Amino acid sequence: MKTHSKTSNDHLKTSNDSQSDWFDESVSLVGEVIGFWGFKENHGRIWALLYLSTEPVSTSAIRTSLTLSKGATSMLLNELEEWGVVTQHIEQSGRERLYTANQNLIAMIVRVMELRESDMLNQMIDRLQRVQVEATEANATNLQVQSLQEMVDLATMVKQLVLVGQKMQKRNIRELSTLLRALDAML
Amino acid sequence: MKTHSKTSNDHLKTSNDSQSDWFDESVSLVGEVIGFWGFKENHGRIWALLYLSTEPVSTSAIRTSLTLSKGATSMLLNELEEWGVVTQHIEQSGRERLYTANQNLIAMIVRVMELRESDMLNQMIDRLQRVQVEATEANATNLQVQSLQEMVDLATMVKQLVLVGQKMQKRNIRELSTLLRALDAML
DNA sequence: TATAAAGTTCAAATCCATTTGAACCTTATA
DNA sequence: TATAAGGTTCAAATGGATTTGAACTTTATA
Repeated sequence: MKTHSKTSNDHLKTSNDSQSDWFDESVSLVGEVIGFWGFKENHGRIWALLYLSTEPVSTSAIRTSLTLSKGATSMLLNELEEWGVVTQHIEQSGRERLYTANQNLIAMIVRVMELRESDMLNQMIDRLQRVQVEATEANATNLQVQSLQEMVDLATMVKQLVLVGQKMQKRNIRELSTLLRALDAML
Repeated sequence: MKTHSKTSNDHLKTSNDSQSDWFDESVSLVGEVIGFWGFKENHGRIWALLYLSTEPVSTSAIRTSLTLSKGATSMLLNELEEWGVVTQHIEQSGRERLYTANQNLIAMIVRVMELRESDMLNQMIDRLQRVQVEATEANATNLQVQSLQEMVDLATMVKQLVLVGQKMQKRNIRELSTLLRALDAML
C-alpha cells in the first residue's frame, strides 16, 4: 500500500517538524483504512487531516498539505460534504472556504453506509424478486427458487440492519459497546 | 457496470436457453453486488454459479460458462476455497475437480469478514496506539489525543462486533431478523 | 462593474487491480 | 513410469478507477 510519506504540517500551530510525525502517520493510516473499505484513500486522508486539526482548515492548506491537485481537492471535498463527513465552516476567510470534520464517528459511518448501501440493497431486492419469478415460471428446481429466496431474505435483513444503525447515530461508542455485550449474551 | 451478457447454461440439466435467463441474470447480479462490496466481480459470479447449480460443477464448466481464462479460474477458485465460500466435492470426476458452494450465507459472510477485517483491525489498533503515544509525547492538544482515542475505541468496538458475528454463524436468517428487531427495541 | 482569487469541470494522463496466456508443475491412468 | 490432462504461476497486457491540469465559471472586493 502507498505510504504518502510527505505531508507538510504547516497548518498545525504546534508544528515543529520532528514532532508532528504522529499527524502524518495518522493521516496515512486513516487513508489506508478508508481505502481498504471501499472509498478513495484521499477521502480518508482529507477527513483525517480535518479531524485531527485544532481549527478549520482552508482548501489551499489541504491541497498543499496532502499535495493534491486543485481539481481533486474540489471533487473530494464536495463528495465528503455530500456525505456529511465534512462541513464548511460558517466564517470563510476572504473568498476561500474553511472546512471542519464531523467529529461523530458513529453518525458518520452510519450516514455513509446508508447512502451507499440503501439504494443498492433496494435495487438488489428488486432484481432478485424479478429473477425469482422468472425462475419459478421456468423449470427451476425448488431448491433453486429457495436459494434465491434466501438471498432476498438476507438482503432484507441487511436493510433492517441499516435501519438499526440509524438509531445508533446518537449513541456514543461506549454505549454501543455495552449494547454489543448485551447482544453477545443473547446468542 | 459490466453486464457479462453471455453465460452459456450447458451445465444446467434444465437448460433450454430461453428459460435460463434467470440463471445468468442471477450470476451477474451477485457479481455486481460482490464487486460493489470489496471483492472481485468474478468471485461473486463463480460463487453464484455454484450456489444456484443443482449439482457440483467442474472447473472447466465454470471456465466456459463464465468465459474466464485457465489462470483466473484457478486463482479465483483457490481464493474462494480459502475463504470457505466454496468446497471441493469429494468425488472428483477423473482428474478434474468439482466444486460446490457453501449454502450458509450467514456463515460465509461472517467468515469472510473475519478473515478480511480481523487482521486489518488489529494492525490499525496497534498503529493508532503507537501514534497516540507519540502525540502525547509531542505537543498535541488534549482534544487531539482524545480524537485518536476515539478511533481506537471505534476499532475496538468493530472488533467486538466481529466477535458477535462469529456467534451468529449457526443462526439462520429468520432468527437473526428476530434478534435484530429485539435490538431495535432496545434503542 | 472590473478583476483576480477561488471553485468547477472534464478530457487526457496516470496509476493500479485484474486478467490473460504461456511455461511450468502435478497427478491420474495407460 | 511415460504421458496427457488438469492445475499453478507470474510477467505482461488490459481495462477501469483516480488524478491531473487547463479552460471555464463563480464570487468577493477594489
